[in-house]
Amino acid sequence: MDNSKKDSSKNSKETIQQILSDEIERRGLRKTPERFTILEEIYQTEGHFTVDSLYNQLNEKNYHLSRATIYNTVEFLYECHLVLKHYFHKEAEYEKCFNCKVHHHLVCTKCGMVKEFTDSNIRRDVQTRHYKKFDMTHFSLVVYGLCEKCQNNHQV
Amino acid sequence: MDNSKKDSSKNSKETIQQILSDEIERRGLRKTPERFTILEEIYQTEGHFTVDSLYNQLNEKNYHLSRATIYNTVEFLYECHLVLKHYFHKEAEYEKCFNCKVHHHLVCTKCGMVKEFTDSNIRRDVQTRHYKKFDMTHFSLVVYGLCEKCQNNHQV
DNA sequence: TTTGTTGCAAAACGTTTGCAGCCTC
DNA sequence: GAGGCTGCAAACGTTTTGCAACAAA
Repeated sequence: MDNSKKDSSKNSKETIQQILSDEIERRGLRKTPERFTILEEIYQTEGHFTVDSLYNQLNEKNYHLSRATIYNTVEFLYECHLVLKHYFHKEAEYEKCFNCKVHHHLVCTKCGMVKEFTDSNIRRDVQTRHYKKFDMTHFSLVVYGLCEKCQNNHQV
Repeated sequence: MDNSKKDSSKNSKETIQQILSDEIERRGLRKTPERFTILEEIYQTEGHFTVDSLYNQLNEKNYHLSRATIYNTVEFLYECHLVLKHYFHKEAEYEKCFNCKVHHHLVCTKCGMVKEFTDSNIRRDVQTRHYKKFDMTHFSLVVYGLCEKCQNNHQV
């Protein structure tokens, strides 16, 4: 969580591929090129993405994968804890999470803007707390309110 | 938040009706019986509900309102901060929130179980924090992991 | 009387599923 | 060769929309 030497971009890429590879083996599944393509694309993407945006991104790069495969793979990566899943709006949003800083989200209830912030007190409180008979893997904190712009547009 | 004398059930009912009434007036909208019926039904409901469960509940009591009206009204009550909205799963879940204790949620990523917990340190950290150029109205903390039951069923 | 609201049905939307063919192991 | 995986299209369930009739102000 607080590695003193960070993986270089190259090593990090190999690392996440290794994690995926191991997890596929552990479950007796198959190492398809689609799974590694999707993983790589996700780790080249900054910020949030949706199944649809990922589908379009891959299409533009001439990787023509079906939506069904992207749904399956993203869900699988979520189970492997290689991506996080959020429901800020109706559509599920994801982001890479291996070797990334734990952060929280501000969501404007008027315009839908999403912004990240960090708070070490909150993180510590949530992560070091004892959850009775519950084995925490991760958490999601979303703070709702009005962004600066919407505070100044005073129509209902 | 920690009133020494709590509203009686009667007063609380009048209070929330008043809040809704005021908010409707403030926006120049109309005080329809449907809106007050839905509000009352929600405040008689403990725990989470969905548009569908609310629709069925009202139907059983012979209030035949359309789903569209329930969607509209519940969203309106959310804007008035009379209900909270969650996306634990695919479908939106709601709960009453006026005069209710702030709490957080545990969600089991295997079976979908949702359980509430409270933590005054977390609540304080989130509520007293300064959000730069952001006007917080409420927040949602969801802790994911495995519930007791799913920890003991060790198949993938 | 004006115009917001309701109920209904259809449409839209994100997501899941069934299945034939393909490819990993 | 067996069986998991993919792509396609159809199905699904939730939510939104369009519109005519209704009712609050």
